[in-house]
Amino acid sequence: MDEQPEARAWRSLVTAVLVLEEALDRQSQRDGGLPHAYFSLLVFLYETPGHRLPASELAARLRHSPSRLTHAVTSMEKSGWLARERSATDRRVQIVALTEAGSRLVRRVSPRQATEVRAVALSRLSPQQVGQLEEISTAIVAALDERDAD
Amino acid sequence: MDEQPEARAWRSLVTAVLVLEEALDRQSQRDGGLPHAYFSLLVFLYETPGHRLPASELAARLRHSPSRLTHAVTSMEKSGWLARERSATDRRVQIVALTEAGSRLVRRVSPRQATEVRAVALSRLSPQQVGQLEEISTAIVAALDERDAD
DNA sequence: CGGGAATAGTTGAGATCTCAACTAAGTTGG
DNA sequence: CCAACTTAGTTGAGATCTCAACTATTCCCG
Repeated sequence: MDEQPEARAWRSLVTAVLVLEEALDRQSQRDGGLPHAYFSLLVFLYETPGHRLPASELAARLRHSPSRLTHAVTSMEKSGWLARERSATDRRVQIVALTEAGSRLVRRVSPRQATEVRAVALSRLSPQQVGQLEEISTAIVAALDERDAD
Repeated sequence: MDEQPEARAWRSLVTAVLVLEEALDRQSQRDGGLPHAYFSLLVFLYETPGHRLPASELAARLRHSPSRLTHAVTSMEKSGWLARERSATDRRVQIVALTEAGSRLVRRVSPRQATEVRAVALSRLSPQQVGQLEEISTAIVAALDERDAD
């Protein structure tokens, strides 16, 4: 039995992950009618100069598999929020571009999105803890990324 | 926009959540042939006296919706890892019980499960940060739980 | 140059998850 | 005592995600 600090921290973290995912999805679903992962994709494009990116770069930035990205893009293309453009220089490449409707969705939803779940989730943390959280999250991602590189 | 500490912490956290979920699922899938959420359910029953619990209590403890629990139980019943028993005192209640095969799976996988992803994910954290992580995670869950209570 | 390797993305099947609608069983106030 | 309400769980449809197999294009080296 290891009820060490690590085990306790681990349990809390896994629970927090679960609860957070759920809260994010619910809010995104309610505000915009799409899952959080999809909305994040739109926001990412929105913040990109030109509102467009090659699919593979988008996938890498969002840490999505190629397949996952294809399915997501296909779905959101049907919804009219983004469009595919074939690259002129490399015909393998699909450029994923935000449409005007997609931009409108981001502008409409983002202000609430940015504040609501986040504000609640972080509401009980001191400014110090917010700083700690960033460092810890970054370290976790770095550690797991490094392992994947094997 | 606000590139405040909160926004940065939030981004890191969301990324960490994504990466963690993926790592957990991959390991669980590889070691036991089932998703992390399913494996957690088996572990939870394994740690419960009698290796059985009413479905609604299981759902509450794991923070799963009734529907999600039903689907999970149905799937794992087919795999032979757990079984349903109808309660004698309240015929609405389904008792979910770990089978011998389920116990064996937990015993076989759990030692690696407990250490591998966890060890990697936490490897870059100082003992202090591990403590901070637990406090922060707990605070986040509490904050979101309280909101849900509305 | 040419053919194999790498890269980019797609596809379809199967699994899980959510949501809403539903059945069944127990509880309770008038 | 019984109709309305609550609680427990199921069901099926639809959406997303994973995984493996596949096509198309480009790169690279002998």
